[in-house]
Amino acid sequence: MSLRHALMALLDATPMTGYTLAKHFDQSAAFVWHAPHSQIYPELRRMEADGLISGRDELRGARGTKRTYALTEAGRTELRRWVEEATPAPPGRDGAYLKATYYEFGSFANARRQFQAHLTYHQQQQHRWEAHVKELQNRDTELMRLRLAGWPESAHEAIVAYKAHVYRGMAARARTEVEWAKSGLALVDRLEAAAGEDT
Amino acid sequence: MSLRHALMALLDATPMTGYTLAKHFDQSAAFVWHAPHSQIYPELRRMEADGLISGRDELRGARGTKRTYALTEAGRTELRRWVEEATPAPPGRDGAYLKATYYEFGSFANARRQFQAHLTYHQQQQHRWEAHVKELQNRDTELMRLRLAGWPESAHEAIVAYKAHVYRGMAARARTEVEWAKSGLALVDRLEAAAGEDT
DNA sequence: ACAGCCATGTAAGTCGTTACATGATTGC
DNA sequence: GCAATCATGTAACGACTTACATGGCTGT
Repeated sequence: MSLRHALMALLDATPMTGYTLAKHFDQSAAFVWHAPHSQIYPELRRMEADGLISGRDELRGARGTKRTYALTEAGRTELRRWVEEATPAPPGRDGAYLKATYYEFGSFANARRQFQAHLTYHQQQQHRWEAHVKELQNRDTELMRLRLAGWPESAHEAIVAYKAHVYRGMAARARTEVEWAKSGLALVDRLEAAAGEDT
Repeated sequence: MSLRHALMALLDATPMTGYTLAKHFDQSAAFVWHAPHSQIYPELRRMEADGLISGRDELRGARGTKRTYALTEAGRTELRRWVEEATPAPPGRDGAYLKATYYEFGSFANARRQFQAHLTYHQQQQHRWEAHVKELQNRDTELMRLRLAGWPESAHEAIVAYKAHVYRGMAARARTEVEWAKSGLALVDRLEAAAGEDT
């Protein structure tokens, strides 16, 4: 049940609507967790029922309203408990690697295409995460500014450092995937050359 | 729906029972996909209904029976189709990284404990994958021997090479996590030293 | 006899995806 | 007026987890 904690962690920075929360891990670049709004709205209602957050209806223009949620003390306590808790390792499940295991079922051209797509995707991700690390270090995002405002000056360095470290990790992961795809392409070249010799 | 394809890929090596299939990605070391038997048995029945595999009841001792499944021609065709298909990138969802983003909610000791657990786990994984790469390259697993038996000599190199490449990738990933955890520990040291200076 | 492995199942519940649906606000 | 964005929801389905359950076989 990490969706709750991801939501609470965002709400710790500042109160927000479900829509805004959804943007943070849906369309937006900067999050290690993803969830669609169809999962978020019901979860927010359950969290409010559990007392972890509290919602307030606010006006939007003339007729419209929106519900803004804020983290409660119980929510803050739960966040602290969760951070101290052991983190279970997720079971391995990777479609790209699973498929790569069996590239012999397809052509060399296919293996090349797949590795190339993997390469392109993760190269893009790498740049995205690297850019985000810089933004964080410059305290250059709205969310970071709001978050820091709630803490004493002396805590700021650690708050920034942990987040930067996570996204540096994401970039390192992406780099590893890029390298894997590159040596995959080299492998296909070697295999195809070897297959050609017998002909 | 990758579970199907993982099962079919294993059954391409040799016919097997649900129990044996479950061992391959449950308890056993060597698989990039995981599934419990409670998911496997119903899926096998559905796959048989769809004509991708065919099951045969066999005797076990006096009273017992077991059902052995074999890949059908339709299954082989579907495997080829799947390998050629584009591979969607999974949405990011990582509990360890999510939590690390918010280590400021806990103590330095906790951050250290978390990073240390991450380090230990992935170091172990790394060795596991590296050992598996060697086994594969020596064609030293039962499954690999069975798999190769179904293909002409000329195809053997590629079959081994793709699998070794995948598990080298798994090892590289684990190495990346180990490095991340190590620099995380160094980060905690620096942050704690900096916090100590103000006291 | 007993332990450990082989073998197969069900059922409840949670989590996540995809699609369908609606309406207000803001800026051009 | 229209498009883009803000805002919130439902519903069906599929994937996965966890727990409960049963019984035969093999070796000591």
